[in-house]
Amino acid sequence: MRAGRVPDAERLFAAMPRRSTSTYNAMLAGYAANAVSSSLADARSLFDEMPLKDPVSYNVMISSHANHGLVSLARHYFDLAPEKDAVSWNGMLAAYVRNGRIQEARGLFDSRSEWDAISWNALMAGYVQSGQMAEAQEMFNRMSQREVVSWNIMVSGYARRGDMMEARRLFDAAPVRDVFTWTAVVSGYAQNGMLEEARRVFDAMPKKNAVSVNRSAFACVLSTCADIAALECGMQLHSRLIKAGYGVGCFVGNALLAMYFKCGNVEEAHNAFEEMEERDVVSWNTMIAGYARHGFGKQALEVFDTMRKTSTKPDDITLVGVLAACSHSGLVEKGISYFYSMHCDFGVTAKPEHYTCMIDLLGRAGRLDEAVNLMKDMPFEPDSTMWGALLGASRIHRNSELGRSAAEKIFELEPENAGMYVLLSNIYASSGKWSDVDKMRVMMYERGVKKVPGFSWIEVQNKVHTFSVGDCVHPEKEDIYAFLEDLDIRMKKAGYVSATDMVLHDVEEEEKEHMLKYHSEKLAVAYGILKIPTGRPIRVIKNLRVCEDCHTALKYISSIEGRLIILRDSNRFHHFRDGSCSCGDYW
DNA sequence: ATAGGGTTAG
Repeated sequence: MRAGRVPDAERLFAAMPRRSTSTYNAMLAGYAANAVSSSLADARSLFDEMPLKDPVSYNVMISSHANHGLVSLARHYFDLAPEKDAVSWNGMLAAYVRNGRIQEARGLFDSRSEWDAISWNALMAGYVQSGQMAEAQEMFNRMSQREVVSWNIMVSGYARRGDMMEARRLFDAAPVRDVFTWTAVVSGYAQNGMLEEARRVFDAMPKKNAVSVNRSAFACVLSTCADIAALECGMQLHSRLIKAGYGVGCFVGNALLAMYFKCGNVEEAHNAFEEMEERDVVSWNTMIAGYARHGFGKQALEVFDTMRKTSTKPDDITLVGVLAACSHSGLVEKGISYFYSMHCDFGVTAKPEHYTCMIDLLGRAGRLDEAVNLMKDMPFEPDSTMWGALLGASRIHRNSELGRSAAEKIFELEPENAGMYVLLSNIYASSGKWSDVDKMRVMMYERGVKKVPGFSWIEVQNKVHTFSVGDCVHPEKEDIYAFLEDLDIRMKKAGYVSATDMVLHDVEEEEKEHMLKYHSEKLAVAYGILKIPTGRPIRVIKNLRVCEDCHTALKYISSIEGRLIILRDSNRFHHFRDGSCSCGDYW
């Protein structure tokens, strides 16, 4: 029975003249699948009036209470069960693990010895989720019967904490790989900024793996498409999903929404949301945050208003999205008001993430003093993302003193963060402080920080074209460069002046201009204009933040060529249309 | 009809 169809099932159930234990069990599970916790109470009363209970009846009660965070009640039914099968024991183990109670899970595990592979995997996954990789690895080493799931838990565990060396080593060592093993590695590379490697592995995935067999596999591959912005592949999966006859429920539906947003297709995300049969808090959060990341603050807040009319309660993540939306659309007062009333209105206590949004919001509006004061007064130590928000604001509002102190804090917290050195260099360069720019370069060299090379890519007819700064390897480079030269003349006629101050080096004017012209995002966009039919948007992905000069240039290009250009950089989305950008020139 | 991998934000 599908969740949300409880009333229908209830009517059928009531009309039945005779009910077997399995019928009762099905009805119990139906109640349990419902997100509303009052139906758990219905499940409990039905359980009490059942004439004959079998192990499944108890197991359903254990897992459904565990899924709603009611661990003690899960334990109650576990203790009540007269005979416990493997599912009962594993269900109770999962009840602890899924609610973050890893110590109690371990206690249960150590209390007996007849555990199977599922039990081992559950506990291993619990250790991975709580960041205890050493414990997970220790269990993995001791395991006698490793399954593909066991390998997957370890591969995705290492990938998630950024240890791609170890993740890749295990991936290569695995005797069997399935779609989850492949996607774990691809997502790992993507989320650690190694987009090229991610794409390489994704393309190397055997086709039979890409053809998903169940809902979770669909969700998983869709999320990988999102990570590497493989829109064409994501759309194919969408239609295959429909053909496979799966209704678009929450899990896979949410992955679909996220895929469309992260691939830059806001319209399809909206359509998919409208078509969903069920929506949970994650669905709403994905929509709000998705619109916000694209700079569509108004739409994000509209979704939030609609959400408030439903029975789904906003959570802390919802409010991160709402504050980000206010920030990105300049609704400063509205954001401040949500921030101070969210505890009272929604029971959400301000976490560091919310403060980061507020520092960003105030900083963006040029209220740097207030941002600094908020950071001083908050009940947490500032982290590097907060200083990062302040650094971004300092750059936009050309406050190099504040920028310098923010950057110094970030260097203390994250000495390896190459992006910060570049950002600070840019701030110095824009105020002509070339000796400071040199110092940054020396610092990076001395500390062994490697500048990540910038590159961009674009999908044209299901094929990916990658460009790097001053690219000379693309087979159609002659056409691209000729087009850019011509475009440059037309842009200058329209009033474009290249912002030479954003280049890292102290070089002659002419040379600076030359270097800027060949940034990877410009090359990719130029190629898109040449290859993608008029009327269709040009979607480009960049692994770093877009530079200021390219941002200005793309605004001109969008209006001169009459094209919609959608750029995903490492931070957010930019929609260039008719000479302006959805980010409102703040990023 | 019940147990292990999967979805959102920063």
